[in-house]
Amino acid sequence: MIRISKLTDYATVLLAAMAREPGRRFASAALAQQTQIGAATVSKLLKQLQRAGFVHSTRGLHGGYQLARPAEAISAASILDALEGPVAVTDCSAGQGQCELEPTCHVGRAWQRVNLSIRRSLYEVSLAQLAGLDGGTARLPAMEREIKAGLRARGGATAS
Amino acid sequence: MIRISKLTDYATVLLAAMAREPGRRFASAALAQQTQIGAATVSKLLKQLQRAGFVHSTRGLHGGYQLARPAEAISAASILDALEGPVAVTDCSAGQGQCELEPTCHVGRAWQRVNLSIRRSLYEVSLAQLAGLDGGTARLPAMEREIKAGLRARGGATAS
DNA sequence: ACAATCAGGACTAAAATGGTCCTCGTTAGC
DNA sequence: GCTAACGAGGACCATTTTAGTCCTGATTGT
Ligand code: FES
Ligand code: FES
Repeated sequence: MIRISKLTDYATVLLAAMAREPGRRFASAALAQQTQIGAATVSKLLKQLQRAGFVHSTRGLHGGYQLARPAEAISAASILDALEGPVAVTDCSAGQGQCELEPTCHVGRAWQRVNLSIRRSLYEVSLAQLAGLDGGTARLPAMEREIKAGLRARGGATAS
Repeated sequence: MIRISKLTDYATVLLAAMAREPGRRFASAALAQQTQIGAATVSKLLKQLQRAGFVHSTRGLHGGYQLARPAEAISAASILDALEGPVAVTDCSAGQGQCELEPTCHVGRAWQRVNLSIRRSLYEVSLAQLAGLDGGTARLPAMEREIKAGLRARGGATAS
């Protein structure tokens, strides 16, 4: 239901933790303890993050990971891309030609629009924001609160 | 990877097909043929859509389904909600209290913002748009083309 | 009566997800 | 040079989700 995987969420938690003390080197185990995520899982994730270029790793004794770039320069979208592949709301919306229903189906275009819109939202969120480092807990703009209200009312599905 | 399920996609295809001839009554099998989706699957989906109140059904001989509301009054978000439950980017973002990492994890808030943003995009797309009924294939605004360019460039993951 | 058509599930196969574990290479300290 | 602390890279498994089929009713026009 339009959600990112738990693993990816964990990855952001890890990155956020590192972002809070930039420059410091974190051992995988230490991060695991700090975040309360399973050690094996943390290790696996950090390895992925290393390959994706988000963190630098140092091997050997006293090794560990540290952020490769400032937290402001890492967008949520890039994390998502690295860990789950490019965002695609529908399998057709990734590129054209995959879906054999294309002639019949006029829906694809619209989904691509939605897709881009989502991507934009994701691009606009930096790791610094995820970590709550810029301006603390930002207030929701009025526009968003409106949507939130609509969410509670739930006009769509419950109307008969 | 941030995607809606294929079933939900099919549901929109079905609804879009019905939206193109409002008032007409469609038999499940007919829609299946028209959309090239498996008949059993179509049937299952239409039943769900009926329960959710998007279509009216008529039983018996010459029965079938028809849109319960004008296509403009059905948002993509409501369809998603009905078929997959409320949109929640992370499992924590649905409501608070689920995640035991909450004290340690400062990421939740930010994801909720993203979540709302995505919801908004979804609310703004009507079934009429999905069906390509209002203004044909809308041109992408400049802003979105920019993002699209960013997508191709892929700064995030590949930077080392 | 009967055929077409929806209603509601049960069921299954396949895939994605979440998570663990093992083996190896690297490096600092002794 | 040995050893212990670390990351690299996978293989592996359990569970859940997803996608799809099928069966058994209940309705209703002809
Ligand atoms: S379902 Fe594939 S293009 Fe619409
Ligand atoms: S992972 Fe659950 S609140 Fe952040």
